[in-house]
Amino acid sequence: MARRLLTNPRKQARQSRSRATVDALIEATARILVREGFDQASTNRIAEQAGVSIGSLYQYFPGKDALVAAVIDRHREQLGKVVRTALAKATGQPLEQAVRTLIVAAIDAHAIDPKLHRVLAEQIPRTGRLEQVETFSRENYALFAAFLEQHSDELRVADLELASFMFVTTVEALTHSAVLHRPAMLREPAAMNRLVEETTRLIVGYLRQAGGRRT
Amino acid sequence: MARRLLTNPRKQARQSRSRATVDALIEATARILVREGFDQASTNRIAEQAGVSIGSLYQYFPGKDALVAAVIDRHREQLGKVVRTALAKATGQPLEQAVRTLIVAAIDAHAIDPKLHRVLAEQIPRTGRLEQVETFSRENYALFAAFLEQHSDELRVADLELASFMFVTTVEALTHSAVLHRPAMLREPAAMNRLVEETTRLIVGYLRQAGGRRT
DNA sequence: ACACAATACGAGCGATCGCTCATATTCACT
DNA sequence: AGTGAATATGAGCGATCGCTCGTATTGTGT
Repeated sequence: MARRLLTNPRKQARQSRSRATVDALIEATARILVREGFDQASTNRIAEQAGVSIGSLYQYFPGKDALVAAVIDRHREQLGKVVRTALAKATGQPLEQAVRTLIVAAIDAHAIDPKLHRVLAEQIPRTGRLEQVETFSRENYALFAAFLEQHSDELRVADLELASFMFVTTVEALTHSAVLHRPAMLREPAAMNRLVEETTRLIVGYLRQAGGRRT
Repeated sequence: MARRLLTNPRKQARQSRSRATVDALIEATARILVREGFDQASTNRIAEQAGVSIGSLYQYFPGKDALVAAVIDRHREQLGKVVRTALAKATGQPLEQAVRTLIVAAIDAHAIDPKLHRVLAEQIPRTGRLEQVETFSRENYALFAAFLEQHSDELRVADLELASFMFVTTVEALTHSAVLHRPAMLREPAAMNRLVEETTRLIVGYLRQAGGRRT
């Protein structure tokens, strides 16, 4: 018996009253995820926390996964905005500065709501929302590949797709890890600056010589 | 009411008969985690899959978390062995070759049981075993810092601890991501080799100029 | 052969889960 | 003011959960 994996809203909220209900449910889900973890987030618990009856919850969401998916979407929209803004800013900047811009943006994005980000990063794979997140990643790769292409004369990169993979994966991991496991690093401006500079050097050094090694 | 988080065995298995029971339970847990995911892994389900009564399960494990923790330990021991072997081999090798050795080892380690690794990577934070995993990481940092120190004359690294963080985090992320999200890449020797070479260049390039930029 | 320890068993408890549905309330529109 | 649609309610169902405990079986030491 396959588990139900519906993540789409059950019906649309038309009146402002019901939109408030939906918002309260999503907000409650996020709060419980952060404060008590995925396991404690039962539908009954979420409804209670939202000050909404369990019946109303099921009017708009087919189940727990849909609630979590909604939280993910909301969070990802914020991340996407930061990334897109940074990419716009980076366009036209010289390579090194552009890379630095993107790295700072990555840190900012992770710092939006670190606790929620952590829980989501851990739980996303279990919500059936995984494919969409990977789609999100693919889009990121495409965007970054386009960005790299602007500087292709400086790079002469052999495999642009691979370079994008290296770029995105590395920056994501470093910022993610720093934000989640080294919070002290980001509170101290000097340490944070060192992280940014080291990461920039790592990436720029790689990009500058990438593909340029033909015996 | 705080959730129980005991992860230590309840009592020691003394006879070979009971050791077999314990092994069967751990093995069954791993299998269910891989095949059906964390949620489906109830204690009843695990006991059934192991061909052991639920009562026996609770003779040796205080709960589901302890089973998962045991699986984690077993898996981590295998990873640790690969890493230590690689570090021994890398010691004495010239820098670039040593880095390559470590990167290949990282890929090998992730390839031991990718599906299990994936599930564990997703579920570890929720078992109360998190601290131990982070301890494991710290140990890794220390080992790699020691490794880097051997080549310190080549690197003149300013902050060895930071360099280790960059090293470990980057290599882990790239190999992890490649194994889990780009399995095709590793099945084709040419693509895999390119990944290894690119990553090696990324790291060596970073290390060689690390800290060497004093205006 | 006997006794006791170690191990294995599984019915079934109380709690909680996801979720439904019959009913009550509020809103939009005339 | 009246009416139908939209929204909100929560008791409670069947299923499953983690887990206990009284009992049966097997192993060890003498």
